[in-house]
Amino acid sequence: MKSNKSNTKGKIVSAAWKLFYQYGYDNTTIEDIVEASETSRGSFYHYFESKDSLLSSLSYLFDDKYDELQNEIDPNWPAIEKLKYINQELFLLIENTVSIELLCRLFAMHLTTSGEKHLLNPNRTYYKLIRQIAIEGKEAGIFKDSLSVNDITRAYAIFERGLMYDWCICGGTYSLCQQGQTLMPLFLEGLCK
Amino acid sequence: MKSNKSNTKGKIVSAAWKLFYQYGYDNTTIEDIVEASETSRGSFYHYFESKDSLLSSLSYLFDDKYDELQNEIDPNWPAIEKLKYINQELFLLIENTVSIELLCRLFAMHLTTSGEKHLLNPNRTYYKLIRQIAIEGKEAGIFKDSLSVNDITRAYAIFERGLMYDWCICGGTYSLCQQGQTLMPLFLEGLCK
DNA sequence: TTTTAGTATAGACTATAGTCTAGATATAAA
DNA sequence: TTTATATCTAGACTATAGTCTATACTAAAA
Repeated sequence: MKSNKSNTKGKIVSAAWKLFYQYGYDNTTIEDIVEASETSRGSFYHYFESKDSLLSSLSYLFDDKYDELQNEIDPNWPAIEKLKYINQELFLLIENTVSIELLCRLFAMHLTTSGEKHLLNPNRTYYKLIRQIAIEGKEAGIFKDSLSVNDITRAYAIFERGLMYDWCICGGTYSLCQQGQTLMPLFLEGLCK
Repeated sequence: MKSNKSNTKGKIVSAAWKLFYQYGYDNTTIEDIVEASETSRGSFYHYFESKDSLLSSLSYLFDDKYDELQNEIDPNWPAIEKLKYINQELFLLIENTVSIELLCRLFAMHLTTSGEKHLLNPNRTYYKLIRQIAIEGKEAGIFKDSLSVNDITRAYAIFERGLMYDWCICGGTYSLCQQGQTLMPLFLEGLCK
């Protein structure tokens, strides 16, 4: 996560994430963040709308992953395989490197805030990547004719988010990867002819 | 929603919901609720863990609906038709009678609270009903053999919640019913042989 | 230079969710 | 009936997210 030690915003972000991972989100106050980053409340609220908005960087982390995947992925694979692969990679990333508490918070923020919702931004690398694959699949004629590229992209995103959401509210008591491996293929099958 | 005007808990609940619908969740303080219900902060926190926990009654409302559906539904319908019907009825209820702000709050609460999560309770009428239908379908041999009754129940619940979650974060900018009508059949198809 | 406008920093202040403790009221045991 | 216990009510108190206003810095225009 961004950590320009020189500029105030960077200092705040890195102090915040350090504290979040060390003490948890709830047990970290703005006061703590401001103190640890040697800045001030005024600076904090100059750069961030709220405590929650610090979490946005989490969704940027996801997009970094998608940038990586976009290059890495074999263009010759069939669309369905690509989608399964992308799903697995996301879930691996989440299960291995993201604090579930913070993911819960990110999702909760999207429900309660009226502010920026980066996860939904159609210009995210995520949507570009999924849409691109939807187009390929559509051209290859594998998807139901009644479904537009948009339908497919949205449906995939909804289902993937649904899986993550469920994993979160269950407190990560099962393997997200395994769940994805089981259910995603079934879902995709439903989209196909 | 419960409204025993005589007992303190009931007075609090009905005052709270009245205020939530009138002014919104955020614009209603505990102070307001306590004042309107002619009780006290102490009583409030005696009966409720937090402001959020007032929202639980919303998930009980859903179960009232399922109690109703359980009787109403034609036992001769095929399992898939039953699931589609139940889904439509839920989404109709939500779209017509539930404040989206409060639904968002309910879902957010499930993500952030460590307390009671009634939505997930396997003894909910909801799960009993879905499970019953999954059993029927399983016996009729319509579902993939690899899927257990539990798999089917869980998968259905995850997808349905995913649809609601998406509708919430999109701020209800499209018709939940229509979305369900389009996507639920595709999803169910994936579960079938 | 000096002025000015925009941006950044500081910390006191406000609003409100949630805690704490003392006392009231009901219920059961003696 | 008295005593003891558990439950309920009350409101003062605490902690903290977010606001507000004053000052300091920066960089471009005069």
